[in-house]
Amino acid sequence: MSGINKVILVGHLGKDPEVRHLDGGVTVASFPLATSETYNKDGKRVEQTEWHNIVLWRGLAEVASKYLQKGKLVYIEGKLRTRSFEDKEKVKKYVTEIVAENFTMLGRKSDFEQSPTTTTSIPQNAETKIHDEFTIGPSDENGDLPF
Amino acid sequence: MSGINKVILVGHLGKDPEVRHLDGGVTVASFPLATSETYNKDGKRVEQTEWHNIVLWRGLAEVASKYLQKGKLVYIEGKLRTRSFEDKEKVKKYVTEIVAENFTMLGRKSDFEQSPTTTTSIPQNAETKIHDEFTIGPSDENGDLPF
Amino acid sequence: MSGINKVILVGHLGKDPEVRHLDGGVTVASFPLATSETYNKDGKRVEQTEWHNIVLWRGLAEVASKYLQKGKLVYIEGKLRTRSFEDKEKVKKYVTEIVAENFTMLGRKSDFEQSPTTTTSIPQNAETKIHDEFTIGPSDENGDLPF
Amino acid sequence: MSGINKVILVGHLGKDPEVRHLDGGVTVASFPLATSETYNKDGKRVEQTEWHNIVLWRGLAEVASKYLQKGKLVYIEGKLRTRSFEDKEKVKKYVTEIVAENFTMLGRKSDFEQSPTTTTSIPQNAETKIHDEFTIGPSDENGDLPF
DNA sequence: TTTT
DNA sequence: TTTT
Repeated sequence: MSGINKVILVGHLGKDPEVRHLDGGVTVASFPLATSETYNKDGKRVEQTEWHNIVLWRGLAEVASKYLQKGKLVYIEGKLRTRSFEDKEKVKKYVTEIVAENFTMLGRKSDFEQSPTTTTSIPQNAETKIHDEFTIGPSDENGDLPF
Repeated sequence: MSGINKVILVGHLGKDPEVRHLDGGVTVASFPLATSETYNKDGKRVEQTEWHNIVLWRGLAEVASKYLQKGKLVYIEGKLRTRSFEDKEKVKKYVTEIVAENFTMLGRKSDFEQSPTTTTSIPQNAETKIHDEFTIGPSDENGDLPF
Repeated sequence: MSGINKVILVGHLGKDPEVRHLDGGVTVASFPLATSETYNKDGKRVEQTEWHNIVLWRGLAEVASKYLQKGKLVYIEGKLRTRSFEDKEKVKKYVTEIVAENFTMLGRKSDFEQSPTTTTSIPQNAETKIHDEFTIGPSDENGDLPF
Repeated sequence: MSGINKVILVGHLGKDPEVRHLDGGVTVASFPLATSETYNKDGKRVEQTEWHNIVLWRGLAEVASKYLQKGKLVYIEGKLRTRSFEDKEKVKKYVTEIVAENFTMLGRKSDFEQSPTTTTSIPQNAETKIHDEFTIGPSDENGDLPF
């Protein structure tokens, strides 16, 4: 029957979100997210960082592009999706991405406030939990995103 | 600082677990897991299946190899890990796997009972939730926490 | 700033969902859900069952009342909410409930099929993952539900 | 058969952890945790806070008492447990608690550093993810904790 | 009050 | 390559 495919991440953005507008007018945003874990190896502190490819669609992509920047701490909930694509040498490759279903900004409020010189309007109390209210279907997710 | 990297899956095994014993005596098991989602596309029922590479270490690998078989429904909790390897043509490739941290068998009890002709001893009331009680990691997390 | 409040359960319904229609026409359903855990105590198998109060609103309540029955295995995702109410003796009491945000039916398909004698129409391929598409606000959740 | 009972929270401590040492030498810590959600109601920003009773056992309790303080932002993973107790008037009451299974400190590193006047030694790079490595059995959880 |  |  059916199943569950859920990912929960808390980490920092490695870059600003990259936004693309597909032909049908659909917005897609993506960015790398780092989750770090520290452990002891032979008495020394070692940090291991895992990088995740985050993809957001439509409204979620738009909010992300407005509020998330490189370095910010964010909680992301989504699902795993592995897709194939061809690289420049026409070699078939696979990427596993996390398709975000909602996210919440963590950390200091000041981390999400605009700098005083910016002109884009950001509400004082920005909505920090955003749900993707659109049904994500495969026609939108066919994902020939050259990530 | 730190982060969260958590995956929650409920799905069916695509194959029996494949077990390997590494040089140091460490056991590793792996299997593909399918999570399916159904949705409506133009009034038709469409099923989309996502395949996940599950990896289990040590005690968890041993329990998995005993109790899990192709077709079984299982709840798996773990973390994402992307690693690189070289294929036969020495081309560098990447795979994203789910390193299991615990699992619980779901479905009918009969689904997990041994066939009457099998001789391997399986306790009548097999523990169905298994935690990896062994420190996972290459002697890394051995946890002499000088916290 | 903001936070995360998430509950993930897989368990069996202890009773059929109880459905109520509030004054504004809003539908609410609720049922108890059991999650069991088995462990060894002094060499004996012990089962410990935890009971959860599940509450569903609007569309989610309606779907639940159609497809879920006592004994069924279900995956539920939601959030914790503790609310106070007065019992018959006017004593203030507290209950903690799980407000469902989506659910997925698990187990055999036959477990969710209608009996042949029933006349209520249930689509052959019922959608098994349902998202609550309505924004749940406090005006609807003020919860004077005498649970 | 078995089930899943999992809670994931990100929130701020409402008080410093309260630590108790039970007769058998077992350590228990507890504290309230707030998770806030903001939403729009009639065009106004409304914040709704939910309070959770967090309980930690043994090693996890000890680490929590060392590193967590009122106001800190923390990720907590655990399970729900409802237990009954008698209040001073001998009235039977119920509380639902989250029994933590591991936690991770979030927020700025400086938030977890000791104040310069404190003498307790805390390593610069404190382990932030702690697993409860002890098997939690009911004899230890019988929970006559007058929370 | 569920399930195995 | 699973399941319904």
